Amino acid sequence: MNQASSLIPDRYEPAAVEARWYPEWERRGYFRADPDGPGQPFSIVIPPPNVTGSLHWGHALNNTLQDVLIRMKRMDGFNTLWVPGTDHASIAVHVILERQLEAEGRTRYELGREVFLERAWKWKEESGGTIIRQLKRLGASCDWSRERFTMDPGLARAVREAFVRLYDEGLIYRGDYIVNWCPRCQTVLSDLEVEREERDAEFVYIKYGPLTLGTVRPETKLGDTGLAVHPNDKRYAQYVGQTLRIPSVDGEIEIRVVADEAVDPEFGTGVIKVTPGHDPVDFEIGRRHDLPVRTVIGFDGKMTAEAGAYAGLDRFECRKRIVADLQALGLIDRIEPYRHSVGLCYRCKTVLEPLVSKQWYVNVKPLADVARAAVRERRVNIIPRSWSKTYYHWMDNIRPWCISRQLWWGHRIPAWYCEADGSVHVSRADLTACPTCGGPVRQDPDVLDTWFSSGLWPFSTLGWPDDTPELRTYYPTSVLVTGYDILFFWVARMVMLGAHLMKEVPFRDVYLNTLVRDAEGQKMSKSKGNVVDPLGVMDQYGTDAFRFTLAGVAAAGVRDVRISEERIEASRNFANKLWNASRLVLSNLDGYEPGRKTKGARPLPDRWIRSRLAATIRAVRTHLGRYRFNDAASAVYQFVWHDFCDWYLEMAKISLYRASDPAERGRTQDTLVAVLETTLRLLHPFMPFITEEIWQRLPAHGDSIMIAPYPKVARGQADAGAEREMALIMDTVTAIRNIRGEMRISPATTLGVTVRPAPEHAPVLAGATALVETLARAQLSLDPAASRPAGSALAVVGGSELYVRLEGVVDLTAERARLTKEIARADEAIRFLETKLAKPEFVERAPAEVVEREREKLAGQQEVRTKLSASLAWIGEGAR
RNA sequence: GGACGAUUAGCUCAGUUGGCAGAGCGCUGGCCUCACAUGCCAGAGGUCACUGGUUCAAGUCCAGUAUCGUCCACCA
Repeated sequence: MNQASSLIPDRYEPAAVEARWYPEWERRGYFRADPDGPGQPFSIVIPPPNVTGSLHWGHALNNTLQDVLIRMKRMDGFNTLWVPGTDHASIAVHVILERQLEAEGRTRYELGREVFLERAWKWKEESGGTIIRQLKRLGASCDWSRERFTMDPGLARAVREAFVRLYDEGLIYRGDYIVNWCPRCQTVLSDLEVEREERDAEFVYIKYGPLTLGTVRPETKLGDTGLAVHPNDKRYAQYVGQTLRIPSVDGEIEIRVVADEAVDPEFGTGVIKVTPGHDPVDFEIGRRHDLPVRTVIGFDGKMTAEAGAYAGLDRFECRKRIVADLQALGLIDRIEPYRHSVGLCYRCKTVLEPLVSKQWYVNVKPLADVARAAVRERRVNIIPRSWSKTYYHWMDNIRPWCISRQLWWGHRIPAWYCEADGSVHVSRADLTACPTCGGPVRQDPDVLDTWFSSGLWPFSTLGWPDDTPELRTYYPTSVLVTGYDILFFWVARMVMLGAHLMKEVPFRDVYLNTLVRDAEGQKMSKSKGNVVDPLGVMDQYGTDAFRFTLAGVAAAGVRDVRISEERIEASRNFANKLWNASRLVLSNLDGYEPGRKTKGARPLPDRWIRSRLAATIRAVRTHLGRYRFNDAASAVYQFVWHDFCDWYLEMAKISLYRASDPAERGRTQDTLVAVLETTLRLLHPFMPFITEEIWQRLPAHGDSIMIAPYPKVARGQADAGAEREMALIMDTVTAIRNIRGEMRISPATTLGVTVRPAPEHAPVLAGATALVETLARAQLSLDPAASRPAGSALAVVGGSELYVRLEGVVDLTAERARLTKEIARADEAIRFLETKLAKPEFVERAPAEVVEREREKLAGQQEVRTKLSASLAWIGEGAR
């Protein structure tokens, strides 16, 4: 073995390499953006991970894709910026901290707001730190000098600015409506934060005097302030407008019957009870018919004083009691099993209670119209496009956005209430006294929905509301890469707020990446316990292998992907393959002088591999431009493994080890270095660490591959002639190897092969005898007039025939079997092609080149068939 | 109730404008050939879920069916 290769380990060891390069890149300032720097801007803001622990595979995928794009663009000469940061995740952090407190036997109320917030900040520091470390470990080339957190002072200012502006424009208002209340979290939730789940329930038919109606929530009976039927329902027309006096669990009650379109006469009995205090539909009906709101369930999920004898009971306990009591009073008609969906808190899964309360809202309808148009007019491109329909549907059916939360961790609502005159003041600056009467003021205790601040992220991180160089250079950002699960939560809000407050959309492209599932197709989540720590995977297989795997599964248009360990192993092997190919190159560079002009025409293999490289570069660029990360990754993979390693390196060895002419060796070294160096640059965005490590070991490298140019195809590099000629050589080699394999001939045996070349093949084969001989382990003799020697196997490559001498090597039984199989295969192809070409419509209507191609194929197959069957007959005789 | 997605090799999945069905893993046979056994060479393996339609030509376009999945939705 060569000295150089013995110095480099034969297995790629990622740990040391990764630990060395990341800090070095950071130290040299490669990640840092300069708004005044040269090049077209290309910017990305990170979807800020929640500070709720550590990163999972979805984050790893999402950030790998962003890093691939940003590294590629940086190398390509763009003025790149990737803004990193984290999200305070108001309610999610509450849930975590409250669970911790619960374990200590305490509640947040016992702790008090101030102490709770201290804990929250401490949690944020820990979790945020973990996340940042993980991102760095992943190789993410973010500009850390611009790291942001959604509760940074600057972003807090942006939040206030946005709130005040929207309030002044009348788009933010306060009002009493029915809301989704989580009795555990003790806060309101927006409609989007309600998760639905099918549950089995009882559909209880209760007698209301002369009427009977079904309900799944008998406990809300206590809050009934009306009954409703459909206006066209003749069955009940006589009762509409009447006030009925009917027996109930709390004695005789009076209840008014109204007619409302919301009632479906086909469902149940066609009569519903109206409980405006505890049902969104009933709330609306109540408003239309002026029915009073009676709140019988409180914020704690227990029955209120209004519930009379039932006060203090848990709502579900109350349900059972009411049913029992109705039963006793003979007021239950019947009970049927029923399956329906209930609303759950998206964070803690508690069954929500619809309640009436005073909250802050954004009237998003006007913003939605603008946001809709932005996509419709392609100012924002959603990729894959099919998601735009979902986006439109949501925008079209949008309802007011409830933005207040009865939580402590988050942006406090910038509204102050005067205790003296009751006035409300929304302000950019903190208020200490009432601007109208000078009396004492009290700030609204609530905080904003987390998504309000993340909705401002693309411009708040760039300095808004100030007019900064960053905003001017990098806004709108180039692309947003995120999961489709937060299309409404986040993407839609950013488009609405960006278009409204900045008068310009926040990003040009939205690439919605797939969601990552485990090998069983389960969504990875902590509650399922199937979360595999990405750090462990990176430890085991290396970051580059992990990233390459992630990029490899990111196909456009795919919703979910499963990732298995085998896949990462394959990528690890790929990294190792590249490492060893480089070892081969590096250990054969003695006498090589970088930059020296090589003399003489480039040999075929060199022209071929450069042409293949050109095609690969073109493919990678095209695929990345369309966010087809998997296709880009696979193009490089195929090139490196199969073109470069399997074929080119094997051919290069011939001139490296046995060149008769030193210039020939120099030419090969030149191509080896050039192709490897370019390949490393091409691959760098996917596998940043290993490519840098190898690149640094190559002669005449620059400072860092990170800032080297991204490969472009040189003029004249694509060489169709070389590709065609090499295809012939490769087919010839494969044909001989095929016979060796089928005949079970040892690779150690050199085969004697006589070639009878087709006239057009003759010069190519004559010029590549040494190649074929080495690669196929054969001794070749070319003879245009050759006839089949006795005891030989036949292979047909295009119009050329190969006779492989088997005499004394094996008997011909295997050859007969092989030929029979080949003939059958040819027959099938011939039958298919003949049928096709026999159809006049095909010959007339199909493009000429398609028809011509099929004709040639048929002729070729027929020729092969003739030769094969002649050969079979010949063997039959020979064997006799 | 709507909308969207999936169904292709044993497994996991690509397949762009309709024009020669692919990859990785696994499997079979042979190889420790001086970069790599995390490897090399060769091979087997397909009714592209089903039914119908459009077309010279359909995995690809259209209609429908089945199964699985996701999202949205105020039928209590």
